[in-house]
Amino acid sequence: MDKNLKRMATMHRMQVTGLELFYKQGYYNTSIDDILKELSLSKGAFYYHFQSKEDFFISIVQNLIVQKVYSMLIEPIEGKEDPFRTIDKCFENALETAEHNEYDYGFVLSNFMAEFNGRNEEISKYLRDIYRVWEVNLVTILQKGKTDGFVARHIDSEGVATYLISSFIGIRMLMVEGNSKMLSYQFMQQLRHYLASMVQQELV
Amino acid sequence: MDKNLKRMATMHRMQVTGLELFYKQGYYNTSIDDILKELSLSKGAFYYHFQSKEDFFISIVQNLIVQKVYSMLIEPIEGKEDPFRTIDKCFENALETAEHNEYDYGFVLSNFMAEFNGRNEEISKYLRDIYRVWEVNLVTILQKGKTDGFVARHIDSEGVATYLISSFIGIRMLMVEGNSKMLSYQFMQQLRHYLASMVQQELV
DNA sequence: AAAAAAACCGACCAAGTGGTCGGTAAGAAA
DNA sequence: TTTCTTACCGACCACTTGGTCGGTTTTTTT
Repeated sequence: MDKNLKRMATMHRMQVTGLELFYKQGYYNTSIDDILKELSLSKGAFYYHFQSKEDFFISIVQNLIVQKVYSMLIEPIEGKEDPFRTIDKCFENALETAEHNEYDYGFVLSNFMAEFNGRNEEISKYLRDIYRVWEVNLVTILQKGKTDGFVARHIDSEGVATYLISSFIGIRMLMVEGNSKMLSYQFMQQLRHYLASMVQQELV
Repeated sequence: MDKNLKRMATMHRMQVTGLELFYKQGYYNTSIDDILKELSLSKGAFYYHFQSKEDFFISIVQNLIVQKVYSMLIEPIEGKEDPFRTIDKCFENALETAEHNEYDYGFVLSNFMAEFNGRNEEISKYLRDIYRVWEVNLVTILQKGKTDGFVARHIDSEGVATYLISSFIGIRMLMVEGNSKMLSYQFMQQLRHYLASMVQQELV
């Protein structure tokens, strides 16, 4: 933690409100004034703390978005025993949280990835890094699952991780369109079906 | 086809260029002037043909995007025999096309869904409609596949359709980040694995 | 309490934004 | 050829955008 308390407090408030609005309205569709109005702060305050809108957003990615993804999707999986049970629980929990969020606009990471893909390489890079950590994390637990006898040895951990991430990104996108309860239920059923097809069969 | 040839030609040119830029840069990040500059046309021409930017975009959805999704994802599946083979081929073809597209910015439908979700209900509605047709289409072929003995009877067609769409949306998003060849290969392997687990077993 | 540094204010700027409107080419109808 | 309609032009408008800067308040240091 930095010592500079007031500074950090104001910056943090701006970042929190910034993420809220960027998430809700999109980056390009949200102006700095929108954020400042919400906080009753001035342009001067903003540009005292941040160099530009882009710099501001990157700080949000590194401070808030990273943390969100970690606590929701990465930490719940790290170092656990049974990969499939763990992934099942983690995804279920993530979907349930989204489902009960009245103001759900989708998966933070993929929303911004969609908005910046091919348009802002700098920001894309930071977002991509987060997704990579997630992927590595999944691959790790799957590999460990093989040696621990949970996961069939012939499966391709990287491929499974890719498929899991893909399906998660997609379902979160669909859920925003409404009917999220039904969708997440259907999704979890199929996910279980998919995972079940990869458990290590008992040696007879 | 409308008779008004010149009218239709100009409108069409605007729509094509519009979709190109909206797809590449995003809707909110693309100005009407951007499009007009590309075509050496004036504001007057634009507002002679379209009422507003939103009206313009909706016409693009209804004319171009619908058609793109249909020809790539819906028609190749309609009325075919073996559902899993058909879906496999269709997805593989779609991914391959994307993979070889140097200027790939992701899945048109889901990109715009992400951009407008919760921000423009009008436009979201039209996009949602397309996705619904796709879903119904998948469910239909799966159900037919049951009676034809291709698909295990116990599976939930709606659930499978949702899962397929989710994973497709997700993988297309990931592919933009690069390494698309490897990603689409991994994806297809897992898709096949998933589909294979649902084939109707031979009655002994 | 005085001085210095940190935090914040808000008027201002140039460069856009979506959209309007009176006018003008060009092709079809008379 | 004249008339009329369709298609298009581009200056203009009100408003918003990201960003600057000289100045003021608040906090910390001395």
